[in-house]
Amino acid sequence: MKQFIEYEKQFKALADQKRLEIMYELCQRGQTCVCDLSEIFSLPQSKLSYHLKILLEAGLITKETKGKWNYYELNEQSVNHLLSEELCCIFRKSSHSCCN
Amino acid sequence: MKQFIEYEKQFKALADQKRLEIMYELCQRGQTCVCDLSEIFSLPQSKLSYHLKILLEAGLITKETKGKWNYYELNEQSVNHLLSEELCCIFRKSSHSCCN
DNA sequence: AAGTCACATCAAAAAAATTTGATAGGAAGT
DNA sequence: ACTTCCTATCAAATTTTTTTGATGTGACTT
Repeated sequence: MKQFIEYEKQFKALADQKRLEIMYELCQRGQTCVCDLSEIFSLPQSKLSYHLKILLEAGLITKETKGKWNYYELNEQSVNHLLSEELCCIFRKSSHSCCN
Repeated sequence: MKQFIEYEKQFKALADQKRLEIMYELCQRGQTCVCDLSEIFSLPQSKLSYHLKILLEAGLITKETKGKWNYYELNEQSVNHLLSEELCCIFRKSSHSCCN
């Protein structure tokens, strides 16, 4: 199954506590620049950058450059495609009732 | 976040093509014994056993021993808790409309 | 009770992912 | 043009995961 390769990549990206925490923060804060994430997690910069790249390449987040800053944001569409509504409070931005 | 540790484990279990294929087969066939899976995937026995263990420990499948045989089955509850309805055709057994 | 079958477990080797510290590049300020 | 800031990338070291082949275990058969 070809499609499993893509899912494998996405689940791999989610298969790490730090990256789950990053997803959570991005979900809570919306678009966030690397410098803020760096403060929140007090991770070495290259490490954070590495994890963001994994998430980005899995299509779970998006990146936007504004001047010197890079902003990352959840890719709602792919997250919602992948994860259950029950997880919406955590990684999904949505208006489902389970979030209230 | 403590709960992320559990999610990490589950996503880790899903983060492998072979294991996704196993999940898919279990979803299609319902309760299945290791010997059948072994034929289907033509994997070395110990390798299959290893992957089944990962899925089992993540709570994504369940195991039942009957005489000499071990049968594995999807754990619908945890799969449904984790994954979207859109994935139901693949890994979720459900009656959602998207499955038709 | 000896043999076989179905499967789990183990330890060592191999492969893949992560961490670390250093370097690099592009935008903005001086 | 030079410096600083923000972040990506790189290579080497470390850690984790996976593979492999061998061995162990419990249930059934003879």
